[in-house]
Amino acid sequence: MATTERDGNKIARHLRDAILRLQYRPGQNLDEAELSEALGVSRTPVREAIIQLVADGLVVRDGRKARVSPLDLDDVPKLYDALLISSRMVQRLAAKNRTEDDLSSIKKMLMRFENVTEATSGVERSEANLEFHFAISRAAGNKYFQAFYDQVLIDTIRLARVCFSDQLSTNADSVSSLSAHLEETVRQHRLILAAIEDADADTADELAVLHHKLTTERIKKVLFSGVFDDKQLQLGS
Amino acid sequence: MATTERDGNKIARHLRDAILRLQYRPGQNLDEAELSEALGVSRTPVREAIIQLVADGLVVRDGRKARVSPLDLDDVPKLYDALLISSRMVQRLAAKNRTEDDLSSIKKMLMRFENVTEATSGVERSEANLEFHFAISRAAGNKYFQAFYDQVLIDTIRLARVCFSDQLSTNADSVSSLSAHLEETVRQHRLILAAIEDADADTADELAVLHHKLTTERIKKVLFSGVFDDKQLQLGS
DNA sequence: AGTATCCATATTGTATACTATAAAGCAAGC
DNA sequence: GCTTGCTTTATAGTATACAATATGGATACT
Repeated sequence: MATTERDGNKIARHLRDAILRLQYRPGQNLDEAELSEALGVSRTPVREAIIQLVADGLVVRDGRKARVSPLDLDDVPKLYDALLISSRMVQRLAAKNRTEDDLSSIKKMLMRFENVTEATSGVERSEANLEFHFAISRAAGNKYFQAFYDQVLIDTIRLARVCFSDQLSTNADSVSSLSAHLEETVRQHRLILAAIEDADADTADELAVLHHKLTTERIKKVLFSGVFDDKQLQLGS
Repeated sequence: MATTERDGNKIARHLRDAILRLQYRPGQNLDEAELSEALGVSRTPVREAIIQLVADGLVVRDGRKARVSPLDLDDVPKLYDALLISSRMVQRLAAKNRTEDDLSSIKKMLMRFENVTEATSGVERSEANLEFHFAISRAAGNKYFQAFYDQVLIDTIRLARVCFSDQLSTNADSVSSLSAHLEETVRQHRLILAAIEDADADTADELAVLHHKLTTERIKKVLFSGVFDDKQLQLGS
């Protein structure tokens, strides 16, 4: 898969980032002429970038038109099935196959995430988080599992960003729960690194399950306990 | 991933088929001008097709040049690790999620493979085999696992074709062992279909393990017991 | 004679002009 | 008044011309 190679050309990277940051919304039409003007290049490189993104699954063809892949809510359980399996496999492999270079790369990303945790915005945080898991993915040393996991990670991040974007994330409750969530995330990241460093595949596997649970629980809160509280809303009153 | 959508444009499909059929050899340079002349189109669609194939993993960038992905022998064990896991997962999911349409599709491909088994060439046979497993992949109903499995299947087929191409496959021994191999393959395919039809995930899983074993054993014979027999070859004589 | 630099050439990357096609709107007939 | 078919228009697909860059060879200098 294409996500494996970091990355392709400049314009594809820009579009990818913009899509992941929701600057282009899921479902939005991508007009070649419009984009080429906005980016100050001709249509040709824009077209080529779009083709790459289609292959990456970030853009989808709708007839001859191209649109940002919509996040189908029916696919959410499937995504988390895939996340559970792929993360377990990758962390297991990473514990077995990691080189010293892999370890230092993972450590670097871990630190970057921790540094970015307190201060900065959600987008930067999730980007650092993504890079941490990408580093583990590379450490697995198997391009098939890596491509599988990377694709799942990307969609996980996209979904998370949609769920926690602007409106939803600014209420007091979610802000207070956020710091607890981040603290636990950091704690688990450290344990994962330690397990991989110790070449302890079983522990790395178990930690993947826990990390998966942490992720899904947090999403569940947003997706299934919406704006209204059960007790406050009396239908028909 | 792109292998999911059957398929893209005509020229990309042609190149993909040509690569899978080893008409373009692994490692071979892909000259845009040359290809565009050969296919009777301009460079633009050729370039776009190449970009797709890079994303599919069939073509690799080497600087600015494009070449058919070489099959790295170091990756073979990794490929079979991935094959074991992905086929188990997919067949398990297929048993759980298959629709009636999926079943009839799988049946169709099963029959096509059996019809093609006796008469025709190795290429047609492995193509029919591939389509059978693709049909199961679709039946799993999870695009992440599907993309994972499809990618693995494609590389498995490529490797098999390189191993069993021309020179190697024409000696008497491999021809006689071939029919036994095909018989067993057909038998397993039928069992897999039955398990999926019965929604028996555990059996489908176990059958994936057996099918994996069948595949790897056959490859092993070619890769590790080459042209020479241990006893026949006396070094230094 | 070997190496390094520079120029020539081949090949990829980009822009633009042109073509084909699909969608939208308008008109005419039912 | 709604539907259907034609025309128009917008947009994707393709070809070609042009620009940038990498590569190989030749020549000159050490």
